[in-house]
Amino acid sequence: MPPKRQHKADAKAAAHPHAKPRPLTRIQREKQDLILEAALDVFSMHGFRGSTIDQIAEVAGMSKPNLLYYFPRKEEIHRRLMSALLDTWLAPLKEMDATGDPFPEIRSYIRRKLEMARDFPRESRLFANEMLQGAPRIIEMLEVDLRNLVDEKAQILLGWMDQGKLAHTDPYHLIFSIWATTQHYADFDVQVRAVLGKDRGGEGRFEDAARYLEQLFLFGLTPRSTAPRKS
Amino acid sequence: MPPKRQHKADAKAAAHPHAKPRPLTRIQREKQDLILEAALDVFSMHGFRGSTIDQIAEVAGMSKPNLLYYFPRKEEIHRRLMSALLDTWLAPLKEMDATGDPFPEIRSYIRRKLEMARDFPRESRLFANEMLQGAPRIIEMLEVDLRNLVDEKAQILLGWMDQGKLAHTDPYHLIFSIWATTQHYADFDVQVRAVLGKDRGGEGRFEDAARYLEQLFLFGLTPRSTAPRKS
DNA sequence: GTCTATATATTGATAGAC
DNA sequence: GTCTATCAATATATAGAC
Repeated sequence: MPPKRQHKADAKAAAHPHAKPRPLTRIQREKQDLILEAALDVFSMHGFRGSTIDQIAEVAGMSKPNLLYYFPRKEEIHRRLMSALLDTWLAPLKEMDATGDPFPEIRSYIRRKLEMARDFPRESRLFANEMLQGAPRIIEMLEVDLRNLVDEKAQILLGWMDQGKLAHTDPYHLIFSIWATTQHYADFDVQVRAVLGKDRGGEGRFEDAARYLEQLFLFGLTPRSTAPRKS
Repeated sequence: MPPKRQHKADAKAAAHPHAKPRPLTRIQREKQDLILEAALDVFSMHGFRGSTIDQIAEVAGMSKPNLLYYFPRKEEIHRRLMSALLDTWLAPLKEMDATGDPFPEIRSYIRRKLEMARDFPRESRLFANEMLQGAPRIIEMLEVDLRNLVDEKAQILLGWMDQGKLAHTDPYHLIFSIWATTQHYADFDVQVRAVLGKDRGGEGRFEDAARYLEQLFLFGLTPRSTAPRKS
């Protein structure tokens, strides 16, 4: 078994483990953003292993060595995208406020998530891709940060249920169902468009989805003493 | 630009475009199944481009040339998996019966989908992977077969709504929300487990999900004359 | 900072011995 | 049918000229 070749960047980091990164110039930041933008395009469609630096460089409109001048390794580009993503991803749920009333809070949470699916579909797909692969690069953040956040919000939901303001149900699966239904419009966009066709599949589909989901969750989660009908 | 090398299989097909494939022996079928099984493992996690023949061969417990003896090309393995998948995928929806009552029908549709997420998570992820990539290999089937099927079932739902048996709402987005919430437990399994933790994330999570979804859709879709509460 | 050229590893696929 | 050896293409990454 031949020894793995050591990368230049690795050697550098090993020599100066605490070297301070000097601040970037405007040009550098712009180029990096250009690359990250292109990488988001490619990674979100093909996943990490399915994407090539060549593709990213082409989308970014530069040569491969030039791209590697700004990001020494493919992994580094992906890492940067992922860490930026997680913050944005948790933000909408963080806003759910215990002092508010459940239906306005849940309603606007759904709206925010649906807007993210509409305005940042690539980010959604990047996240989905990572999930499908078993989340190797973010599993720890899921088990700590995400879990703690969801635990906290589940407590809020339980509180509303105890106050009789919300139907008694499983708060974790409630949150899952909001994630699933909203992200679906980004992750399965091709399928949604194919089913709705050209006429009904335009931008109006997000409005239709918002109306439908609002109704589903409003009626579905309204507290009641007796079941409205036997199945 | 050097000319693309022609594959042996291509040349063979070109020479005998209508050659009948002779029936497979038992051994051949077993080996092929072994390979397809392994390929499902790999493709469902990493997508087509992110998967290698080496990986598949290793999971199948055979050498790469040996694998290529049964499937001359990587693409062929994937194609076989996808065409088998689509039938299985449409089956649960096909069962929804216009002569039944809406809630038993919808309820058992949800159950079937949830069972598929539990029992065939790799198939679900294979499908999700294809969606994320823009469904290049199945887009036509989505636009024809899937669309027609959903149109047909949407008509059934609309019929139930007109009879006052089901809340008036968008039948297409209703179907999307069932797909999304059930497949979520296969496609985002890592996340579900991470959030629920070891104690609540066992096999019981599918039972919990079934209970929650049943309640959500039952209450959410029950017809009513006035909205139960202003948001 | 950007380019051409190139080193090195991996991958899809084939040849040919057994 | 299975294996070792190997080819050709592609991919990550580096060297060095400008």
